[in-house]
Amino acid sequence: MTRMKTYVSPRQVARALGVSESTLKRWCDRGLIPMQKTAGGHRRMAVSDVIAFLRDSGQELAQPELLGLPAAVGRTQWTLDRARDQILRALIDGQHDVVSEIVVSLLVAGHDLPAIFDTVVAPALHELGERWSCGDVVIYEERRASELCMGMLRELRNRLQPSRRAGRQNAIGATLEHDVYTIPVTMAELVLLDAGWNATSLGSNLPVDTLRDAIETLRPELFWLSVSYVENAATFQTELVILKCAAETVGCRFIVGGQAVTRSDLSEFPGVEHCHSFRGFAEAIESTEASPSEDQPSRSLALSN
Amino acid sequence: MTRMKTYVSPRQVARALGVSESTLKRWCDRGLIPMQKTAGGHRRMAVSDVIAFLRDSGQELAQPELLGLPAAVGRTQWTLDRARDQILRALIDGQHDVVSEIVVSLLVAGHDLPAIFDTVVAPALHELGERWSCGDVVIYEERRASELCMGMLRELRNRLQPSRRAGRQNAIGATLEHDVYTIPVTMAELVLLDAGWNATSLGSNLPVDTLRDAIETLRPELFWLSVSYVENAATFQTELVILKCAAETVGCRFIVGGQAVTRSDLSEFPGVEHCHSFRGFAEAIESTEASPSEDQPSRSLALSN
DNA sequence: GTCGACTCGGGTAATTCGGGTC
DNA sequence: AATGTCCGAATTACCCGAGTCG
Repeated sequence: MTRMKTYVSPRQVARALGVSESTLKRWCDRGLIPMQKTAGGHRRMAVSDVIAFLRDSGQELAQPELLGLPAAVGRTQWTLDRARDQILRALIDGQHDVVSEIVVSLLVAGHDLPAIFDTVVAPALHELGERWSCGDVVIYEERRASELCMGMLRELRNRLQPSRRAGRQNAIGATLEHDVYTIPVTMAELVLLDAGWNATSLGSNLPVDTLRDAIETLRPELFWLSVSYVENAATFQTELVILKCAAETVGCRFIVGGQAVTRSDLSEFPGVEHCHSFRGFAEAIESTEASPSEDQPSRSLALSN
Repeated sequence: MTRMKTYVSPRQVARALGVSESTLKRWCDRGLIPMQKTAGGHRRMAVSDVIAFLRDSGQELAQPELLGLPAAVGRTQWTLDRARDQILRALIDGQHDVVSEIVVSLLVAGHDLPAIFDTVVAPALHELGERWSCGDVVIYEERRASELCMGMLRELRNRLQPSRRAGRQNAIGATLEHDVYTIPVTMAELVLLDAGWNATSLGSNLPVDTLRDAIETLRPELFWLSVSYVENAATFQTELVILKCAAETVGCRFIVGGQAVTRSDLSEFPGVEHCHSFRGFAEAIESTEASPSEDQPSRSLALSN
C-alpha cells in the first residue's frame, strides 16, 4: 500500500530520517526543508521536499516506509550496477512495483535523475533490446517492459513535481517520424522538469512539419529532439534543417540527443547542440537556468474552474 | 449559467486541507473560516471563504481538486458533461495538471471509473479525433493530448494499485498488430485493477503470435482484447480464432471490446465475450468476481494523513 | 416514512509547539 | 556549533451516540 501521503508530520520525517524531532524542527526553521504551518502552528512537510533535502544533504533515509516510500533498501547495498541488473529482471518479469521501487529508492538514496537514467534505466533497456534481438526475450515481454517503464517514469514525475510554479521557461520535445521510442523523450522531459523547466513532451513519431508548426506556435525557450532511430540519413539531415530554421526563427535553443545520432551527424549544423547522455543534457540546460526565487504559490485561481 | 454558490461540507474541506474533521470544526468555531449553518446545525462553507483562509494562513491545499469542482451537487449529468468539455479543452491546450485534477475530482465526487471513461474521457477523445480530421486540431496537438491522457491514466494507476496482493485473479490485455491505440487498452486495465484484478496491459500493436505465447505462458484467468482499428477483416477473424483457441487451452476468459468491433463480428465465436462500453466491461468482470474474504477492492482514495 | 451516509457535539489519547538545559 | 532529551501548554487525531441530510 504505497499510498501517497503528500504531507507528513515532523515525527514521521524525524523517524524516517533517524534524527530527533528537535533536530528536524531546527532544520526546518533554518529553511533546509521547505514547510508550512497549520492554523494552529504545527509544521507540515511535503514528501517531495523531503526527498529533495535528502538529495542535497546526503542524508540517509533510515525508514522510508514512514513516508510512504518503498521499503528500506540501504543505499550501501545498491550500487548502480546492481540496480541495473535488478531492474532488468523486473522489467522482463513484468514486476511493476519492483521497477518503481528500485528507481525511487535510488532517488531517495541521493542519486540524481541523469545518473539513474544513464547508468541504470537506459543500459537496462539497451540490454533488453539486445536480448530481444537474440530471441531470449519475446515480443510481449519487451512490450510489457516498455509499458512498465513508462508507468515508472510517470510515478517519478509525480514524486518530483507535485506542484507547479509560474515563471518557468518552456520547453517542448519529441521524436521524428518512424522513431517510435517514447521512453527516451520522456526521460528527457523528466530531466527538464527536475531542473525547473516547464517541459512538455509531444510524444513520438511526429512528422517534421507539425514539429515546425509546434515550435513556431508555442514559441518555447528550448526544443529537444530525441533520436533513437534514423530510417534515412538524408531525410534526417533535411529534417534537421527545417527544425533548425524554425528554432532560429523564434529564438529557441535546439538540443539533439539519442543513441542514433552522433556529434559528427551535426557537424554541418552549428548552433544545434548535441548531448550524448542525460548527464550532458542536464548540464546543457542548467547553463542558462537561474531562478533563485523560490516558492511562489500563485495557485489562487488557476486550479478552480 | 448556474450561480457559483458552491458550498462545501466539512468533510470535503477537511480532506482538501489534509486535516481531520475535528480540527476543521474547531477552526470554524474559532472564526477562522466563515460558515453558515443549516436548519439542522450542519456547517456549510463557501469555497471562496476557504480559499481566503488558505491565503491568510499560508497553507497549501493538499488535495486542491476536491474543491475544484462542485462535488457537493453529486452525480448529476451536468457535472459529467461539464467535465467532458473541460477535459477536452485541457487536452487540446496541453494543460497536463488540469487533466488529472478533473478526473481525480470526479472520482472523489463518487463517480466510478467506467462512468468517467464512458461519458467523459472517451467522448472527449472522440471529439478530439473529430476536430483533428476536420483540421481544427493539428497533429502535434493530437499527439500531445494522447501523451497527456496516457500520463493521466498512469497516474491513476499509481493511485489505484495499492499493492500486488496475493490471491488476486490475473488478467492480461493488449491490442493487435496495426492497432496503435494504447489509451483504450489502458483504460480497460484500470477498470480491472479497480475491480480487484491483478491486471497487466501488454501495450498496443502486438502480433497475434506473441499474444498466443503470452496467454499460454502467463496463463491468466482473463484476457481482454481492445480493438480500435481493424486493417483487414479477414485477418482479424483469423486472429480471433488463434486467440480463442489459446484462451480455451488454458481455460481463461476472452473478452473483446472497442469501437472497431461489434457483436456481429463475434457471431461466429461463441464463448468470446463482447462489451461495447467500459460499464459493460466492468459488469462482465464483476460477474465472476466473488472474493470470499471481501475487503472492499473498490477505489480507495481515502487520504490517510 | 425508510435508509444510508454524513454531521453534530463532546470527550480522550496522541502529537506538536516553543523553549530551556545538558 | 550541533544534537538529544525533557517540560507544560497548545493543537490535533480518533472515538462515540444522537441527530440531520438527501
